[in-house]
Amino acid sequence: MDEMAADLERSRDLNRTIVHVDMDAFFAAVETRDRPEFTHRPMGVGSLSMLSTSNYVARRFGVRAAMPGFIAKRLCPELTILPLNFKKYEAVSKEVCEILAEYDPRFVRMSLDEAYLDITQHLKDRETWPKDRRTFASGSFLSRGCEKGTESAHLKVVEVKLEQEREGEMHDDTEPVQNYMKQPMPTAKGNVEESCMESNSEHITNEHESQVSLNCSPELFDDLPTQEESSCAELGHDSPLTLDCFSDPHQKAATASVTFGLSAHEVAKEIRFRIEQKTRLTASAGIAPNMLLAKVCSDRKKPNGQFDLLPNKAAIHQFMKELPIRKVSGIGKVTEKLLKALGITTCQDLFEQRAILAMLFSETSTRHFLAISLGIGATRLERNSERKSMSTERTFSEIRKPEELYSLCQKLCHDLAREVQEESLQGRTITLKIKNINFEVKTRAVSLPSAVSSEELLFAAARDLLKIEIESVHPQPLRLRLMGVRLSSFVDRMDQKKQQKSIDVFLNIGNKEECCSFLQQETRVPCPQRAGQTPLSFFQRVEAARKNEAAQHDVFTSTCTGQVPDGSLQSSTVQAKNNRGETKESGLVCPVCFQKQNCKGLYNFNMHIDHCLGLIYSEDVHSKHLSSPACYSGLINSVCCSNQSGNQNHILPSGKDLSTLEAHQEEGCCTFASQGNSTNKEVSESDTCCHSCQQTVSLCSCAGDESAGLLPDTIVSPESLADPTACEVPSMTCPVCHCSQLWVDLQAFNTHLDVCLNQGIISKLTSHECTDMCSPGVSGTSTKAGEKTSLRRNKLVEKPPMKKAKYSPSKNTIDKFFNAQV
DNA sequence: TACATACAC
DNA sequence: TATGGTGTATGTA
Repeated sequence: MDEMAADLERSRDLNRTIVHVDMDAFFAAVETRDRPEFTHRPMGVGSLSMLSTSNYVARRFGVRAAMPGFIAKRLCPELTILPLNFKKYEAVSKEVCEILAEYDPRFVRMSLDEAYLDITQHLKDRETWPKDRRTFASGSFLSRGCEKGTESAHLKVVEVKLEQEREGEMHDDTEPVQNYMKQPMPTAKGNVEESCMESNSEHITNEHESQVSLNCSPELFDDLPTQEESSCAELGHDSPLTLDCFSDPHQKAATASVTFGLSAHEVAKEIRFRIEQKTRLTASAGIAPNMLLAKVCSDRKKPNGQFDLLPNKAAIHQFMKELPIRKVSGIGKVTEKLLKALGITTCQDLFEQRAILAMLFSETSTRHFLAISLGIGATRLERNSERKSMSTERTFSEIRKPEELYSLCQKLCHDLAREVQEESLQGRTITLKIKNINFEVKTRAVSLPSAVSSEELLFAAARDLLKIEIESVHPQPLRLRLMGVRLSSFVDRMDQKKQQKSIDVFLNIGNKEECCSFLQQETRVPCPQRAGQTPLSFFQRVEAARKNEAAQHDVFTSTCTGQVPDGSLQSSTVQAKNNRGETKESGLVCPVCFQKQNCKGLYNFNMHIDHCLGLIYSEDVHSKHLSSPACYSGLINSVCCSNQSGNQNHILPSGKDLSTLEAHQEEGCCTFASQGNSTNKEVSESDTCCHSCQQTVSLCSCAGDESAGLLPDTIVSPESLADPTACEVPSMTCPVCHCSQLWVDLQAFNTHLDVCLNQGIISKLTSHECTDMCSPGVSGTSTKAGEKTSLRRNKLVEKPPMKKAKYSPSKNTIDKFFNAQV
């Protein structure tokens, strides 16, 4: 760890000056600006379901961002909740960005209300600037004058009233009163100048506050004002207003202007001043040699303040010494709690406990923690890299009817497809996210052989994933309160070009083929119904056709469970065929040439497809795109992607395998597809076991994909497999306390485990119990509101599955830890 | 690659 | 009555 620390130290760069600008209570401030009646009244922005933010009055009642509005109302019955108006916030944000760009054209906007700037170059340039270039008219709005000056008797009355109302009701750990007073208070222009004049004493207060901060960390401030800046300093470090109106009260503010100095501190003040002049909103700023520190600093004097940290090691170490780890961006409540259990609450603790960190966390996390403890962060502002995923999700009141769930899923795919296509994106991985009525969140994903963007193909994949989930709880309904669809694994533009090129090659090679003429025709003349949409790629067409066939023959999916509604995917394929004047009333249609085939059996049909592909496709492309196990494993529950002997890359599963399955199912087994794959690993890779009859049925390897099938909520023990009606586990041993009980169902077992584990993750680490907890081979968890964990249900194991704690280290790590202790 | 978790805003 | 939506990073198997 010391070597790592030394390594980090060597990488420390103190030569950059980073500013983090953060608008104060942004949404609420914008609303207050436009509706001054909320200046002194508790107000939140959002809905009864969720608040995005609240003003500082409401915060004194404990009303916070990310709090359900109805709970906020209980805390503060007088709270007014205003709806979000993103257009307005965007517009204001744009105004702010225009200012920021003048100081760093490559500034990074992190969200609507915060941004990082690297002003290193600006500071150099600024040295040669004439004074007038650093001088700005104050206009008619002077926030500091305003905000302090409008601290009227009325406001004080309101505040006292609020204070009295809250007294004794709750612990108020929010900003002190004077901070509440510092909230932006834009008001009508009429009283501005007057307020300004009245605000002199407040500036003295500001000066005092500023001096206090200097006294707190004197070594952190070496950019004390130059002689030129001294007039400004007289009014305090937090106040940039060297206004004529102060030197000559009779002039008032109409002609006021302010000149800023050369230092980073002055630049930040200037930025904040200009933001305020332009938007009538206040911002806070942090100045430091890296992004991590700048972010922490901007929070230190919030609202409407700034804090700068000297770019030297001693100052940074001093600064980090008392800094609570929770203040660092990236350390959330979970990490805070976990580290607290190790006795780590400050960044200094983090450094002192570095040896333990190395044992308990991955190298990535350890290095991250160590860097934090040293105050080392990124110094190069990277522009937002390319988007990696796009998603849409909705929360709703409970939905349990499958048809409604599918309908919603399609709607989400529709919305997502539209957004994806607007950005000309195509992705290969589709993730379904669901949250049940108990707030348990699950994600289920599948990667396709080629990138997609159409609603039809998104839905085809998402629908299959949803179907698995619905079937996993059957006959109980799947009761959801949230559903989302995400597309990721985007192919980059170069790859898209390559893909397009390969299709061109394909079209050229296949000109003589009827199928290719169709594809060409489709490429040149888009279907009117899809005008404006991205035409289907070749792979999309193949996929669409395959799905069509799958739906038609129903050999891939369950033969005994609920029906999957027809997707529009199918209709699009039909549409394509209709363009050719064909119908799909009978027979199998080749997904490559789209000709109806009268092959006997799937094997022969596959042979045709191989032949078709061989004609038009080079070996490497064929292999690359069609042999991936992911081709079908996730898309269709327990479906083969290639036979085990495996050299052929059939579009459809091996005829032999399917024949076996079909024959098996026709013989009376109806449960294969819905349940069989959950135990596939217990037979051979290429076989599966029918739950109903216990016969072994030959399958290909990916039938054993554990992600493909799920168990119902009730645990099914291996012993009970012989009796498909048996759904209870006779006895299981808790991996934590080793007690053995009759568990009624998985939920009861999980509840026990949670209780066991909640006695303290860390305490477990001091016991050899931990090695039991964390034994290898245990898989992930589901979540309940980010806290509770439960056993994974998608894998049947012979022994009771063992619970793994969040962040629990591997067995090797634990062994290392204990060895070190010894 | 699949999935869960943590985190930010 | 009622507890969001979007995106990224990371750990684990």
